[in-house]
Amino acid sequence: MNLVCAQCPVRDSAACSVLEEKERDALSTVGRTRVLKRGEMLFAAGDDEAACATLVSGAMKIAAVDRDGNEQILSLVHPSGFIGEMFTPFAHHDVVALTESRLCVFSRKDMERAIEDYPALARALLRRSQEDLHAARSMIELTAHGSAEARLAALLYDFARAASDSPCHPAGEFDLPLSRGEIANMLGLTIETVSRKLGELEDVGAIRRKGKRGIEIIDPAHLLALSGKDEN
Amino acid sequence: MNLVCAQCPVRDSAACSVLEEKERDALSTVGRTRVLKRGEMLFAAGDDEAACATLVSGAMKIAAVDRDGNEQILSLVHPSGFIGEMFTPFAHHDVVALTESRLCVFSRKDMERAIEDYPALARALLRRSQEDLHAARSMIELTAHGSAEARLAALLYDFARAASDSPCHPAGEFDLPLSRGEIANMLGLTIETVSRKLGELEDVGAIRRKGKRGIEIIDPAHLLALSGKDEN
DNA sequence: CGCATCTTTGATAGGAGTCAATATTTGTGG
DNA sequence: CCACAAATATTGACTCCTATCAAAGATGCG
Repeated sequence: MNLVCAQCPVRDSAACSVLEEKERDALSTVGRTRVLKRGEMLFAAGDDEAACATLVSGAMKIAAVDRDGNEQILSLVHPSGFIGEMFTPFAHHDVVALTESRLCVFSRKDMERAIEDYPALARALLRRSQEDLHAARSMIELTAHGSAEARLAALLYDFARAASDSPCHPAGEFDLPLSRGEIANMLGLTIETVSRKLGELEDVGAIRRKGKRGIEIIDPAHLLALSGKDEN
Repeated sequence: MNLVCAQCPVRDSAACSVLEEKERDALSTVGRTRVLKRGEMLFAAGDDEAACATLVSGAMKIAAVDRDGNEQILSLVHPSGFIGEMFTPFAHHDVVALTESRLCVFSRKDMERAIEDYPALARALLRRSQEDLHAARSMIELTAHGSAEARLAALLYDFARAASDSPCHPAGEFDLPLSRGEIANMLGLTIETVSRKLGELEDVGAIRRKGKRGIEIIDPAHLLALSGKDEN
């Protein structure tokens, strides 16, 4: 087996995990790994040579840039996530590393060929795309109705789950992958409101702040209740 | 060729348009057409026998229901749009007809088989899914930052374009497919705010209201400017 | 150690929500 | 075809949440 793939941490969870070993080797020869430092851009809105990629480790954000130059975070990408618009002539969004990130990058052309050669890959990407769609709609649901407190509680709960090993139970403690400004941006709030509401969540005993980025979940049920969500 | 398909208005634009004639005929034998009246539900959140469908004519809404029973419209579906979560055990959202709608419905099992048998279909659905994802993210961008006025202007502009024959120019006049309550719900506003802002858009000379549902676009550029968007 | 960046905290104001009343449209049955 | 009831939409007064403006504390990096 290809060396890179052999020790890939997402080899069993990424889209390419549905391929036969031979197929994956073939695909890996046209892909290349790339490492981005925090803040570095994989590609920008408007790029016409934007590629596709699977995130191997780290975290990325997908953000739109409006005509005033303000960015709006649309989605976070976690390891094994797939990035890339395969059917548009150019990228609509910026894709930026939140932490040092390792990616497996493919040109759009190679990716197009791959999904024709390997139908299972197309189906895997379809599944992933529908999951992303569901996540985006959950975000809509959250931001449409929902106070600042509810949005923040939901985001914290999501992060806690993402940080946990067990799939459904939230981690007891984790580091925020985003700055206050990024959190505010993602939730459609201001930095000040995020800061205040974090303080209130701490006062109420739902969380405890550990330094600037550290969060300890004291009362997950309370957090979930505040978020206004049932489960997912 | 199959009779139903032969006179299908979306036969050249729906996902199944990528199939060979023979393949499409085969698929059409396992699908069935269904007609829903305004307000009727295709399936509901939680249904485990939820199916997949292509919208042939009419308009549908996809809506989440929170634990208080309030609905949140997440997306509208227009003719040739595809509906259905193929990889989840049960439906997450309600799917309801906004106007009398005709659909081509497939059981999930048949659909799963179809995307295995016809790789081109899987690719077509992938493309559609990515388009839906992009639409959902545009919605996020709109609702996150953006005043009530901007959201409403953007929605009206979108509707005007959807109502137009030519792909890019907005229609000069059209009927709103949604009630005030549905518009409010979709934009994360209240009925009263929608009503007021519609009045202001009229005062400003951007639109003219014709009865409850009719809208005439007086000044498309102004509307676009208020929406805070560049183009799409 | 000092500067730059990020975060917290405070005071104020504005936009949208809420509550309430009125007007309009729609649909149904007489 | 009209009349009445129910649903939908508009308008007004008031309140509350969050944005904005401003300043002071942390935190981190060179």
